[in-house]
Formats: sequence, structure tokens, C-alpha cells
Amino acid sequence: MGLDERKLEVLRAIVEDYVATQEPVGSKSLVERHNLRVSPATVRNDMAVLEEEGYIRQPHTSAGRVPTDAGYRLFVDKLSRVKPLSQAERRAIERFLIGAVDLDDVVHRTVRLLAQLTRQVAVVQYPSLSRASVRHFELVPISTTRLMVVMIAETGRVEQRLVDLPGPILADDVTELRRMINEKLVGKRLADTPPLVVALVEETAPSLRPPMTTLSTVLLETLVERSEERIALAGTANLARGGLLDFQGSLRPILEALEEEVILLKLFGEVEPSMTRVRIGDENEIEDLRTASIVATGYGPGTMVVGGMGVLGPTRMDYPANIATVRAVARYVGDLLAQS
Amino acid sequence: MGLDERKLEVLRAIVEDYVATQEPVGSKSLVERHNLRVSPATVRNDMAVLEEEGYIRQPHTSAGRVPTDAGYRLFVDKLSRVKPLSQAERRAIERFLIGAVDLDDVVHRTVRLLAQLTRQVAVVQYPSLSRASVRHFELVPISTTRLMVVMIAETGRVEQRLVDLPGPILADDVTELRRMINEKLVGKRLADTPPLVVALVEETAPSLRPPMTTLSTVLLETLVERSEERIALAGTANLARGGLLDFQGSLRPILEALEEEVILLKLFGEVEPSMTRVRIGDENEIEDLRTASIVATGYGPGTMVVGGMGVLGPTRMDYPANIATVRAVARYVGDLLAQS
DNA sequence: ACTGGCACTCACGAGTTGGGAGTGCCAGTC
DNA sequence: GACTGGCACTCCCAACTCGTGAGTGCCAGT
Repeated sequence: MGLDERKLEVLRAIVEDYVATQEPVGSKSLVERHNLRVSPATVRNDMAVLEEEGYIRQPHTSAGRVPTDAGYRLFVDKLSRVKPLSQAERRAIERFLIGAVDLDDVVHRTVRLLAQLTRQVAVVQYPSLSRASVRHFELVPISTTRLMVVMIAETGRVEQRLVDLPGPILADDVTELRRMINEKLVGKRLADTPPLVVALVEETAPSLRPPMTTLSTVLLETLVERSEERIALAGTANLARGGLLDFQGSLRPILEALEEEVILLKLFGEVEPSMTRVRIGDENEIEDLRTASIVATGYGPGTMVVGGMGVLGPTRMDYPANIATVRAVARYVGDLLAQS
Repeated sequence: MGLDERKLEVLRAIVEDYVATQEPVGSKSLVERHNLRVSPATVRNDMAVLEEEGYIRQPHTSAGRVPTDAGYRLFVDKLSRVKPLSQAERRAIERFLIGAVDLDDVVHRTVRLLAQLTRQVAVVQYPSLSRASVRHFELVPISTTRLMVVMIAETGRVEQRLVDLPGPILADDVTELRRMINEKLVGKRLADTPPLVVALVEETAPSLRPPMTTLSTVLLETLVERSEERIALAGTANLARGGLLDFQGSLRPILEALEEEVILLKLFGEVEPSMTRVRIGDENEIEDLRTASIVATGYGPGTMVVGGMGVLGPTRMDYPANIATVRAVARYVGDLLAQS
């Protein structure tokens, strides 16, 4: 169990070399590249221990060593300092996001930026409604029996939906419905709205009951059920880099998983405030992603978290760099949201 | 130049076998599988001619023949009848699209359906605004200096955008602006709106000039420039099927091209009314897609075309089946749009 | 115009081999 | 006790060989 200073140093060196070269690393080249001040034989002994402890393994006898998922985990937790971004990267982030015209555009640009900087697949969850609050509701008459319901969230996100009413409705009544809904819901966090919507129906005068009832079901559907649905994705082409050595040959399951929004939301949506979470290989619950790692973090204006973002790549990725990039981008986007 | 009946028959057989087996097809197995009523030697002579004409080629000496892009082209144009869909497929289309709640949902379901039925990458362009007409405009006051502009197109598509006004504005003025805009633009095709918007500003009373001017630039931007921007994509995992034999080894360029919305719009957006267009391999202008084929068609309510959809796959794809599927789905979605 | 026969070509897979990188172990040194 | 040099061993990998078989082109014969 004794992993002394040098053994950890050896592990770090193995991870770094393997990530860089993509080839199993042997004792000799290790000693050459990093200036460990011991002989290859000593390193070999250390490696034997590290292997016994499950941090590295040999693809085959008499080949170099490769980190295991547990090895990466130890590396990420204890052995690496997050690399500060280069000036050039900071500028790139700024330049890329500066011209965004609306929320959609911000998300779009962000996801591309992440993909480009990390050279991995990037995922950004649209600001989730349930964590944000309501800025304004609007009812737009389309015909006498049809309304469009528009909801604007504090984050700038807009949702709309058409509603067929049970019967014709007067313009004044629409105005009244609008007033009531706004009075009741504006400023509330979306997650808290369902009981309020129910109460709203009960408080409605009998004459307006039927349309309000219809509206309430639509409100509930739109605001709650569809509220976390959207995800932006970029950089899938990066999967096809590493010559198919990553992901043990088949991109298929990875690409399939990436098309399931439910999966992506699970991976990138469950973020705790201001924590960067790293999931390495086997730690993933999703079977298909056992050969991949994920770096995810939450973002939002100030200390609030309105969504998640992150990258996905082979377990053999540059964790320190990716963690740094994801954090920096998340923080920058958070600031952007806080301004508007 | 004389390609008699039988030679064409041989070409058709080669394409069909190659698409099915993915292996170069030789004269002997050809005669066995299709009951051409001649000997392998005769077929070989025909093949020699077909090769000379550029319709097939040999991967290496003494291997079977493989169709060239020109061969596929001839096959598609002259030698294949579009396969009618099976009853099961028709039912699948119906079942898949029947529960769609709004336009976004329709597009989403459609693209997944196409990917699933054809086992290729599917692309659906959101109903393009410029080809559709305006149903309604709405202006929603957010604060005294901020409006939200919402546009609803005849296809059900909704676009919205926030506008910062040059100065505070009264509720009555907003109402007036809304009235003016709707009066001028409702019912017009979007492509025809720009001059109308300009005229609108000129007709506006001096007191309302400043906000109307601001609005007009936003209208132009939103309605024209951003009008064809959206694309839905599904089934990228299908690229990784054919064991990397398709696409001569690297998915990278294909995945990259698929991430460029501009490229996809070029491919699937330029559709003539009720024509199914097939682009085979080299016929593609996009360098990266020279190993791929595209089947695209327009769709829309009735005879109108409001967008394109289609599939992308290896040149070695089942053209008759894919053409049939794309057409059927496009028609079904068109009907769906016509109803609403 | 088609066919059967025949010699030829060449990709492919199975087996073989040599080299080299890397290992584990052990005896020796500080 | 911790480290090192030396050494025998393992085994992947790339290169080579070789037999097989599918497929061909050509030609003489019907």
C-alpha cells in the first residue's frame, strides 16, 4: 500500500507520456524523458508495485505500461495541477464569444469553442429553465380559438407553444388571463411553478375557467416536462482522430450515445455548483461510454447554476488542460449571462 | 459506345450485388445469382466493355468489378425502378410522426425516422422562412426600452429576438407599431418582405420613427439573414457501420462536413420543387464528401417547397430504397404541414 | 455472337522467422 | 535497506514466404 513520493512521480510520468505518445511506456524511456534520478531497474520495481495496486497494466507481457482508469483517477485527484490557460487561449475565448447576438448564438459559439480548444467532443446544455426564474409571460392571439404562449426566462431563453382553446375568446379576456398568469408566476423559479399553476386555475373566475384550464396543462407541459430538453453538440469529428486506437476500434457506440439527448443530459446536466466533475472510463454508468472520459462543469450567472457543459473524449486525454479549458469557458459564459 | 440491353443488365446486376455484399463481384457468381442466360465468359466480355466505358473498375488485377461513380449514376438514372415501400415501413412512418406536438417535434421525429429507415445519416432542414409566408407578428414589451419581436410563419415556425430601443416607449405606441407591421407584412412571402420593411419606415410618423427604424433593422436581420439557418441531423452512428470500408478509412472529413451547417444547407437546401436529387461521390462539390452520396428532396404543404431533407451515406448505398424512403417521408411530412 | 478451355495474375491468410523493446529477478554495491 | 548492472526470458511486430482460389483475358471452336 506504500506509494511513496517517487512511485507517484513515476505514475505521473507514465500518464503524461502515454497521453502524449499514445504508446505503452517502458522503464528506460521514462528515465530518459523525465529526469528521475534513478535507474530503469528501480523504476521497474516501482512499476511492479503500481501494477499490483491496479494503477497501471501491461497490454501484454514484455510491453510497456499503460495507465488504468484507476491510474487516471489518482492522477487527476492527486498528481496534477490544473494548467493555467495560455494568453492566446484566453484571447481566443474572448474573441469567439464577443459577437454573440442572442442566447442561441452564445450556446452555439460556446460549444464550438470548447470543441476547438480541447479537440474533443463538446457538449453544452442550454440554460435550464427549471433552475432559472420567469421574466415574463406573453399570450398572443392567433385566431379566436388559438393562442400562442411565450415564456421568457431570466436567462434570456424563450419557449413558445401554440394552444387550441376549447372555445372562442375575447381580446379583453386574453388580457386578463395574461395579467393573472404574470402576476402569479413572474419572478418565480421554474421548478416552483407547478403548484402555483394549479392554484391559479382554482382562483380563476368561472367565466374564464375553461381557457385557463387548457392553458394550465400547456404551461405545465412546456415549462416542466420540456424544460431541460436542449443540448448543443460539436466536434464529433475529433472522435475520428486518434486513428481508432482510442475507443477500442469502434466509434459506433459512442456516436450512438451522443445522439441520445437523455444520456447527454444525464452526463452534463447533473452538475453541482461550481464543481468540475471528471468521469473516467468505467466510472461511467452508460455502458457504451466505458471507453470514454468526461469533464463536466456547471455554469450560470454569478454563483447560480443554470446548466452544464463539458467535453467527452478517450480516457487517454489531457485532463489538466481540458479541465482548465472547460472551467475557463464556463466562467466566461457565466459572466456573459450575468451581464444581460 | 454500344451498350446493348444485356450489358446494362450486367451493370445493374453488378451494382445490386456489390451494394448487397460489399465485395467486388466476379463473372461467375454474377451468372449464378442473377439468371442471365449466358455464360461467364460472355459476361466477362461485357464487363470489359463496361470497364472501358468507365462504369466499373477493378480494385486490382484479377479481382471482381466494382461500380464507379459513373456506374452508379447510370444505374440510378436508367436501370432502377424506385422500390415501393413495404407496408411495415408505411406504418412505421405514420406511427413515428403521429404524436408530434409542434414543429420542432415534427422535424426531430422526421430526422430520426429517416435515419432509422435508411440506416444512413439523415438531414432535415427546418421549414425555411424565406419560402413561407408570415402569419403574425407580435411585439412584447419587456421593459420600457426593450421589446421582444416574435414572428410566426405559416409553417408554424416561430422566431423571436430581443430589441433594445433607442429610448423609452409607451404601451400605446407599441400597439401602434404592432398594428402597422402586421398590416404591412402579414400574408407576404418572407422573401418579399425586405422592400416592404423599408417602405414601412418611410411611412411611419416622425414620432415613431426612431423605434421603427431600430425594429426594421432587426426585422431584416432576423427574417432574411438568419432565416435558413437551422438543420437537424441524426444517425451519424450509421457512418461507423460498414467497418470503415466505406469512406476509404477515415470518417473524419465526413464528420467535419456534417458539422458545417453551411455545407448541409448547400446540399439539402437547394432543392427544386418535387424533385428528388441524387448526388453521387465525385459529383459533390464539397471535397470532403467525394466518398459519399446524397439523396435529397424538397418538402412542404401541397406543392409548395419550404425546405429540404434527405440522407447521406457511402456511394455504395441502396439508392432505390433510399430514394423511395426519402420521398415517402417528405410527402408525409408535407401532408402534416398542410393540415395545420 | 456466344462458349469452353486454359494459362496467367494477384490479393489474401496462414505459417515462419529475426529483431527489439521491455520485463523480472538476482547478485552486488554503497 | 535501497538502489543498480547484468542477464535470460517473453512476446509483439513487421517482413517474408508460400499455397490457394477467385477472377481474368484470350483464343479457338461451335
